Amino acid sequence: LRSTINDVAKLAGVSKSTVSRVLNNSGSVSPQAREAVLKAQRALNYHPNRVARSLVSRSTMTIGVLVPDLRNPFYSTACWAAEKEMRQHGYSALICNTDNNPDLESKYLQVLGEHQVDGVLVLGGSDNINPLLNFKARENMPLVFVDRPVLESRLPWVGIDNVRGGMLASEYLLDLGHRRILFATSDFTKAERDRGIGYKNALAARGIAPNPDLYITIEEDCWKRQNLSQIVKLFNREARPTAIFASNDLKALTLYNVLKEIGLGVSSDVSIIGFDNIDVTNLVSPPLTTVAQPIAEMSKKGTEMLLAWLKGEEMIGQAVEMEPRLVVRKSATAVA
Amino acid sequence: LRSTINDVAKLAGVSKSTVSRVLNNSGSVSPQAREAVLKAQRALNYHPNRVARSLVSRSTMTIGVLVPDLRNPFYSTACWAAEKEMRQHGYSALICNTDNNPDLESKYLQVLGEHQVDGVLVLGGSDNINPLLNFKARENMPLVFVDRPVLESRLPWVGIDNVRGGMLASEYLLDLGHRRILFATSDFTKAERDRGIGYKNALAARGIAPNPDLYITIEEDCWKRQNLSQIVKLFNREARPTAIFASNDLKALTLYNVLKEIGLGVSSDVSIIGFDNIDVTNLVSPPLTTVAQPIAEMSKKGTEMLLAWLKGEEMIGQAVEMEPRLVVRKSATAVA
DNA sequence: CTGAAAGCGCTAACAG
DNA sequence: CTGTTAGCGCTTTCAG
Repeated sequence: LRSTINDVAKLAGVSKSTVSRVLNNSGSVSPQAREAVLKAQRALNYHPNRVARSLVSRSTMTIGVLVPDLRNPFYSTACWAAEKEMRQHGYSALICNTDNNPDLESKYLQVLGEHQVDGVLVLGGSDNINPLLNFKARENMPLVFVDRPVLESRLPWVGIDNVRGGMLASEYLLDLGHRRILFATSDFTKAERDRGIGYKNALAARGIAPNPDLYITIEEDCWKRQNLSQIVKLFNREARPTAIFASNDLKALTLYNVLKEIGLGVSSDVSIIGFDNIDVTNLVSPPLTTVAQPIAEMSKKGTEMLLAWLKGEEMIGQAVEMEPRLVVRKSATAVA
Repeated sequence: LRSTINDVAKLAGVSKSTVSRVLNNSGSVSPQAREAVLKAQRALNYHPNRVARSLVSRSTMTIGVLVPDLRNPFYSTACWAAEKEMRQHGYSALICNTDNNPDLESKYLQVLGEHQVDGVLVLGGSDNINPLLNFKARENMPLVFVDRPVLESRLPWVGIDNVRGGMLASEYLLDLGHRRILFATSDFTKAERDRGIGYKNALAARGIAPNPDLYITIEEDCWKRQNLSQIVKLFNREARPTAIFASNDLKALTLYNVLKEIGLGVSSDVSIIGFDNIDVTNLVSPPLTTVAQPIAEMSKKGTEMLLAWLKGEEMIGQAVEMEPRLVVRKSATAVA
């Protein structure tokens, strides 16, 4: 049904090599032959079969994208930026949602290998990169990481200094006079734990002793199934926290609701600061003060690095660190 | 570098046909041969090359997903559900973000064709499906639509009755005593226009004459670049609207901000109802009352239909209509 | 039960 | 400038 290069060759009265040459602008072809081929192509509405082409060229023009959760605006934005950059360079994105599940991650890696993707962009995920390292070694596969630690692997990486970001957030609250600051995290990723370190550092720098009760872990998916009784308890105590630093915006917004349920107002009663600066932070009330992570640029940069690698540039050891940036909105105010 | 079926065959001391047979569980193979092959496979860490396999089997186990904007939570949820369903059936998702751009859509279609995807799932988009129809005819490509009109094409479709959804929203506001109800839409898609029809129908049923001033169009991407002066003007008038029906949640949340800027409280001063029921509607304050569209199920169902088609089932003419459902939260209250 | 052979649609030397 | 030849890695008749 679909026409092949042979059909075009036949109709144009040339050999398929010639057809291939004009379609790929390789070698040189006489004007007449070129014209005939182009005409035949149009007549047959011929488009080359990339599968066949890939088999010989050993490049599928396809890149795998590993992402923890597409429903999370942070990651959907990352995918959006990555896909856009890939497309602009002729690559297609094979998107794989790992559900934060390491087993699935490994399975996907295998599938991506079988599909002969030209490389893999890894967005976020746990710190266990061993399966990825094995994969890279086994398949000799270019791998670039965004927002996920690469340890000693020297694999290309783009991210931010999360310790610094954590300090930025905490210092802002401290400057507003807050002293009992709750840090709410899932501690699922190194990024989050680093933010926690920044939090502790900031407090320590002001001579505030760490209080384990104020470093609490809630599940990563809390925004889907909310049962945050531990937090509620904390705010029913005598000396309740006056501010919250949430390890990401989704958690911060979830806490908006928790506070509301127990009759506490964000900003008026409790200041909140988030992390990431996802789009919706502007749409909530009060608008969320947060530490911005330029995820779209990070993802774009990561893709650029992967593309450079595919073009043959040496990328091992490359690391790009972007700047976290405090975005002041209305959710954090001076302590009463 | 990567081992091939020949390497396995050699190591196992059999022909590559036999290797192929055990790997695909086709034909019959002696237990010894099977064992030898499996052992060799493990030893070489062999994984079949799907590109080569696809070339002969004429199936890439790959499905294209056309989506208008991954950053929109409505669509990222749709992609999430689609990808999940595909993966569970061994298919991979080639995700294509069209940026609501018809030209890009056509380009993507061509790329997907060249990649020999087994089918395409179309999520949302404009009503102009001609390029898709041509593509389907040309490439004989299975195509399923989610949340996008298919006109007379009889292509498989899953969606909701948007007129009905629009009435649901409008009637709820009417029941709360509202009479000056603003409908804010981009009217970019038929879905939105249908909601507008539902709005008009509902008003008409109560004998309320349509007021063109209260049917206003704002850009689809208003949540990114907000300049909603027309809305502001409307609310500075004497008899301002007491309620807003926004054609989707993102617009509703944007209007939260607009109202706030001009000192009007959502629910207290102006009731708002949205459409879609995206995840964040729960996280804003007040939580958004909206008409839920079961996008995850819709997307899953659409994928199931596409998969059924790929298995050879007759799908032309199939249409699945799901139910829009009013989700009452706090953003709409009785008129003062 | 198994191997040899042909071929999927395309690219890439290699002669001419 | 162009056609012929030989595969890319795999599946699939078809004999045996």
